This record gives sequence, C-alpha cells and structure tokens, in this order.
Amino acid sequence: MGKSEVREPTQKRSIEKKEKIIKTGFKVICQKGYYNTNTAEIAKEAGVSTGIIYQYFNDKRDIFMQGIEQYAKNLMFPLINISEKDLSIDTLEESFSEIIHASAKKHILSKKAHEEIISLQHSDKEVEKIFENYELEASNNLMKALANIGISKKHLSEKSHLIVSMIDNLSHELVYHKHKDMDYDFMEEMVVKTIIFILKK
Amino acid sequence: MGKSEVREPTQKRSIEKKEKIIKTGFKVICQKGYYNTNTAEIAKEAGVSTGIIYQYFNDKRDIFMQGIEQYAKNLMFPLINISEKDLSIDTLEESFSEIIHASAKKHILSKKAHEEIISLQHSDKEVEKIFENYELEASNNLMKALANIGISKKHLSEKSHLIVSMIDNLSHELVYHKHKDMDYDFMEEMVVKTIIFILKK
Amino acid sequence: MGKSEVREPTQKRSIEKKEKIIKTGFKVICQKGYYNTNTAEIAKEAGVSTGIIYQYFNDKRDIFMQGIEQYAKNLMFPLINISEKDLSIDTLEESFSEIIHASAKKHILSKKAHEEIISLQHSDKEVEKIFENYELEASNNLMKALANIGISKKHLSEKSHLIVSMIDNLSHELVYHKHKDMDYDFMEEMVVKTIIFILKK
Amino acid sequence: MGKSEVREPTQKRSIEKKEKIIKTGFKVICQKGYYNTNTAEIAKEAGVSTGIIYQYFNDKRDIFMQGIEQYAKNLMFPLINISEKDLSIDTLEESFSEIIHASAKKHILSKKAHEEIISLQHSDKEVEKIFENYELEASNNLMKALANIGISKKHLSEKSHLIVSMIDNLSHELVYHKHKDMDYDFMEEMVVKTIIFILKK
DNA sequence: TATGAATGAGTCTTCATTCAT
DNA sequence: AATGAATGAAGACTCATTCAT
Repeated sequence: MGKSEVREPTQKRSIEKKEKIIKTGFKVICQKGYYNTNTAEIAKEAGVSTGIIYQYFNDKRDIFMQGIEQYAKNLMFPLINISEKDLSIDTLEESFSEIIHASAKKHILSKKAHEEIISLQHSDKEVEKIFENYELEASNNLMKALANIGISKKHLSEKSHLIVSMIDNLSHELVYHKHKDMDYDFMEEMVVKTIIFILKK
Repeated sequence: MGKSEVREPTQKRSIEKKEKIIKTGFKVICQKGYYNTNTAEIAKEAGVSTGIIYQYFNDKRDIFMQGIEQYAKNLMFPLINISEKDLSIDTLEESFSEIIHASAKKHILSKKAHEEIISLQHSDKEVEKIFENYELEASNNLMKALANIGISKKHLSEKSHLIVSMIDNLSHELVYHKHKDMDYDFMEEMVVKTIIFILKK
Repeated sequence: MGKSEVREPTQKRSIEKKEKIIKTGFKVICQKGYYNTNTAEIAKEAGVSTGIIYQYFNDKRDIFMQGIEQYAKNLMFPLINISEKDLSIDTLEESFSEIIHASAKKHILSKKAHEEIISLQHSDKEVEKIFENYELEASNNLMKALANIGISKKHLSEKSHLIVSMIDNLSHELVYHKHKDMDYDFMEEMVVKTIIFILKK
Repeated sequence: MGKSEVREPTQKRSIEKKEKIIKTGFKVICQKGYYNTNTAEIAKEAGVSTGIIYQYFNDKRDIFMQGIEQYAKNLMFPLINISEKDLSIDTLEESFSEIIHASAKKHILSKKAHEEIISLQHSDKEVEKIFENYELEASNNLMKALANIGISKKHLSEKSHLIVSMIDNLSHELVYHKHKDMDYDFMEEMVVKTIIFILKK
C-alpha cells in the first residue's frame, strides 16, 4: 500500500534534526521507560512535529534502536578498541587496570540507559543482537591483542570472553555501588589478578 | 464513594485462586514482558475472569509485585540456599561445579524476571530494593558458608560477590549458548579454577 | 503478541449487538463511503463504545465485509434459489419474467451499497470473491434447473453465465433508471426473448 | 487573507507538467483506488514535487476530476467512436466481433476507473453525471450507426443499450477470465449471435 | 516557479478497569 | 464471589496541505 519510505536526510539542517530526535528520544525513553514515553512527547522534547519523526524513522522502536546503536558503540568503546598498543606482557596488570577504569567511566554515563535496554531484550531480539555483537567484537579484539603480545592461543576465545564479562560486571558494580560497604579498590585489584590468572593458566 | 478495597480472601478456594493468579501472572510477565502481557491473558492463563483480578489486586502492577515478593526468593538465586553442607574445603571444585549446574538450571526464568523487574524500576522505585536484597542475601550466605568451612574472612564479601557474579554470568552463558563455537566445558572448568584462585588469594 | 481473539457472541443480547453493529455500520458506510466513515461514528450510530467493536470484529473492514456477506446473500437470493420448480420448458418466458422481477426488487434496496462494494473491489480482492462466488452459485443453480427441465447441456455453463449477467444488468437498469426515456418494459421483454434465444440455440 | 488561487500555467513546460500530473495521477488512482493513493506517490510518479501540485490543483480530488474530464472520453468507451464505417448490414457478425475485441483491450483501465469514480459519487455528486453522459453517448452513437446502416429505429435505443452492456460484460469477462473452465470463444460467438438476434427482432 | 521538509489533525486500534447480571 | 461484556481514554501512525528556502 505504498508504504512511505524512510528518508535518510542529506541536508545539514535535516541531519541535525534527526540527530536531535535520536538524542532526545533516547534520553527520554531511558529516563521514563520505553512504554511510558509516547511519540508526541519525544516530538515535543525534540522540538519537532510528530509527523516528521516518521520521515526519519520507521516507528517509535526505531528511534530507540538507533539511540542504542550509538550508545552501545560509545559504551563498548574502551573494550572494542583494545589493541596490542594498550597491552604489554610485562605490564598486564596496569593495562587491565586502565581498561577497567575507562570502561567504568563510560558506564557511569548511562545507568538508566542500560537498564531500559536490558528490559527491552525480552520483546525485542534485535536489541539483544546489538549488544552481543559489540561484546563479541570486544572479545575478538581483546583476543587478537593478547595473541599479538604472545599469549597462548589455546582456548583464548573462551578466556577473552570471561575477561570481558568480568570487566563489564565490575564496571557495572563500580557505577551502581549497590553494596555500600564493599572495598571496590580491592575488587578491582582482585579482578585484575584474576584476569592475569586466567591468561597464565 | 471510597475506592473499593481489595479483599483479602479467607476461604481456601479463594486463596488458591489468588495464588494461581500471582503464579501465572508472574510467569507470563517474566516470559513476555510487563507491557506485552495484558490482564485478559493473565486471567485466561490463570483460568479466572478478568473481573475477579480486581477483587484481589489493586491493579496489574500489583500482580507482578506480589509475584516478585513471593517467587523472587525461590527462583532468583539458588545461591541463596547455599550452606556449609554444600561446601567442603577439600572438594571445592566439585562443590562449585554443582552449584553452577544448579544455578544454570533455574536461570532461564530468573534472568527474564530480573530484566523485567529492572525495567519497572523507572516508574517504580519500590521494585528496586527487593532484588538488591536477594542478591545481597545470596552473597552473604555464600560468605557465611565459606567462612564456616575455614576460608579466610579477609575481603570475603568482595570475593563472594565476584564469585556470585561469575556464576551468574556463566549460568547465563550456559543457558543461552550465544557463542556457538565456544568450549563450554572448558569455560566451566576455568570458572571453577578462577573461583578457587580467588578464594585462595 | 497475544492478538486478542474475536469473540463470537453466544448470548442473545450480544448477538443482537453484533447484528446492530453490522447493520448500522454497513448502512453508514454505504451512505457515506468506506473511507468517509470512521469507527467512532459506526459505534455511536450503533449505540455502543468503540472498544466493543473489536471484540466482535477484527477491524473496520471486517464490519463491512460481514455486511456485504449478508447483503450479497440477500441480493442474489432470487437467482441463487432458482430451481426446476420455477421453470418449465413450456412457460420459459413467464418464468424468466418473474425471476427478473424478483431480482430487480432486491436491487432496489441497495443502490448505494452496491456502489460502495464495487469501489472496494480494487483494494480488496476478498470483496470481489464474495460476489463472484454468489454469481457462480447462481449460474450453477440455473444450469442445473435448466438441465432438469430438459435443456441441452451443451455449453450450458456459458449460456447460464450470459443469462445471469443479463438479468443482473437489467435489474440494475430497472433500479437506476438512468436513461429516462427508455421503454423498460420493452427491455425486459427483449431480455426474456434473448434468454430464450440463447437457450434454444 | 484570500485563499491562494490555483494558477493556470501558460508556459509550455508548465502545461506539460500539469498534463503529466493529471495523466499519472489519474492512472495511479484508477489502479490503486482514490484513498489508497497519496499525493506524495502521485508527485513521485509524475516526477514533480508535492508542493507544485497545489499550484495547479485545488486539492487531490481536483487531480482526479480533471483526469476524468480529460481521459474518460478517450478511455472509457471505445464504443463511443463507433460509426457506420465500422458496421455493415452484411457483415454484422464480423463487425461486432471486432468491436468486442477493441472493447476488451481498453477494458482493464476503464473498468477500474469506472469503479473508482462510482465510489466517489457518494461524497461528490458532480462526478456522477460525467460518466452517465459518456455511457449515454456510446449508446447513442451505436444507435445512430445502426440506423445509418438500415436497422429499424423501433426500440433502437433500448436495443443499443442492451448491446452495449452485453459487450461491456463480455469484455470484462474476457479480460478477467474469472471462470477458468469456460469456453470464451463460444461465449463471444454467442454474444455476437445474440446481438444479431436482438437487432433483427 | 519549484522544492521537499514540516505540520498536526484525524484514524484505527488496544487494554486497564468498571459494572450489570 | 464471580463473570465477561462494555467502556473510553490514550497511543502509534498517516497524509493532505503549507511554507521556508
């Protein structure tokens, strides 16, 4: 029935408008929840009409998805961009310490965002994929970097995966600070040591 | 003109009916998400009429809340029930292997429930606490059990927390099997060894 | 996503309500056109809420479709129910005269309806089918009846089809009376004679 | 604050542009239906911007109306152009055979257009007349042509009308081929013979 | 003249909640 | 205590029309 195509804006003004919608929409959804935010509100917050949204996006979900895409890229950046330049076999501990800090820093930005995204993974397999892909990329990059500095390739993919999860978890913990009386410095140190243990094993 | 009160059932039949609604409602919501499950569906699955729901519950949210209260303890953390009977200093590896398996088994429902609950935290601060408490309880129980079998109490809470999250992660991985080409037996073994490493440290 | 099933009402009150919606909806749509009638208006005219419509019908189109179904049945009734009792080889002319009159009578009821239905055949192949099926049934019944009174079966399906079209056309003409100065009695007579001619050929 | 007038283009380029919009718009509307065709689509198909449409036309309806005016005569009824040159009293059968074929050829678009026009008659009485006039013209032309080749004028208008509708029906049948197992050659032959019969009567 | 981005009123549909029985 | 029919407010999305450029 002549489904009107989504237009990819080329003009500067339009690109900015689309970016504004993504940014604002993503922010509001993260603050209030996907199902508690309606398109009219997103439009209003972004300073546009409801109609224009559907020239740049397929539907409400699409706004959020593109927000996630940008967010995920940003969030995973420190892990995704690990290379052998960041690692050295002699200073593994310092290297991972730095990586953890960089990761935690990004996590701080986006407590709410992360929560809302996770909650949509149920009904939306595509959301899940985005994160898995970035996680996979992070694992793979870490794996290559580790191989390049001379770590044994034996079971390296499994090890990398474990390491990435640990870093991710710890970053979470550092941000959420749910357990008030914990010694987070020790936890970090412990994680680094555990990573070294895993790699040496 | 007062808001008609929710009735607390006293008769056996009624109590069972209410239980059924909580159980079914909670299950369906965890599987499909809060906003993708409507009251008609919950009623149908529970074998009751839509009307009756509003005699036992204030609203849809109330069903889910009571579900959380009632089932979270049981479902969420198999780790909560760990005691020193499950652990022995000489067979730590076997012990944790078993714990991991038990955890993985319950993980499908618990993970989804957890995610869904987080998604409601936005509009509902009350929800937030419930889960944190159970997670804390799991860590604490593990900690006590470990202390009881002679593990050093130094930084035990941090260690326990790390261990719980590793088990949680691995369980998730074992259940979802996202990375097809991974050697999950190795990963499990690795996790167990890492736990031992953490505890010995 | 738990698409709520359309309920087929069993209680008397509900059946009447559903009938009322079909009748009113069909009437209003025929008067104002499908795209100029909105669901709120149908509901209002039928004296129900908009919500209830979707318990009995899949969508707006469904209301109209069920209206058509009833209407088509009714409209085609005289042609569909032709049997050998209505025909005799010796009084073919009188027989067809009567059939034409009965058919025209039904057509009067529904000038607007017919127009609106035809206009939807574009976008809706299902609408087309309904009418084709009734037309086919009419042709087939006529064919059997004719065979039973001794008309040669050679090319009888083609002949029946032509006859049904002619009757249908004439009925239309008799109702619409677009051409003010025509002698409709003659036309009817002519059609009857032509039918006889076709059958004798 | 007067409603900005529709401009009548004077430059060659503009006139062509307007013609293109009418032609394309009319075609697409006939194919897909008035309410299933949006102005963006018409503009796109015509190779113009949506904005320009409102310089040449009052509104969407106006495009279609002008399309009807301009193309109806040409498209709707090949029969309109019948003259005595096409007919001869001695070769009536061949003549009508040819007419039927010509009619069938133009039938696809014309039938759809006709249907769509009828559907607009509800909200738009103006549309109604246009078509009736062309249909009448077809009958009249046929009538004159028949009279000119010596057919009796007695009841000729009624006969012409019957003939036109038979041809119209058969054309439709030939184009759509709804009844797969029919012998269309026989039907055509039968129609021609019936026409001759009517004329001779 | 021409563009196509922008508007926002209007539409169908869903669903938590109420109420007659 | 229970049913399930009924309500109607709210939401996602469309599209004829306008307007800044």
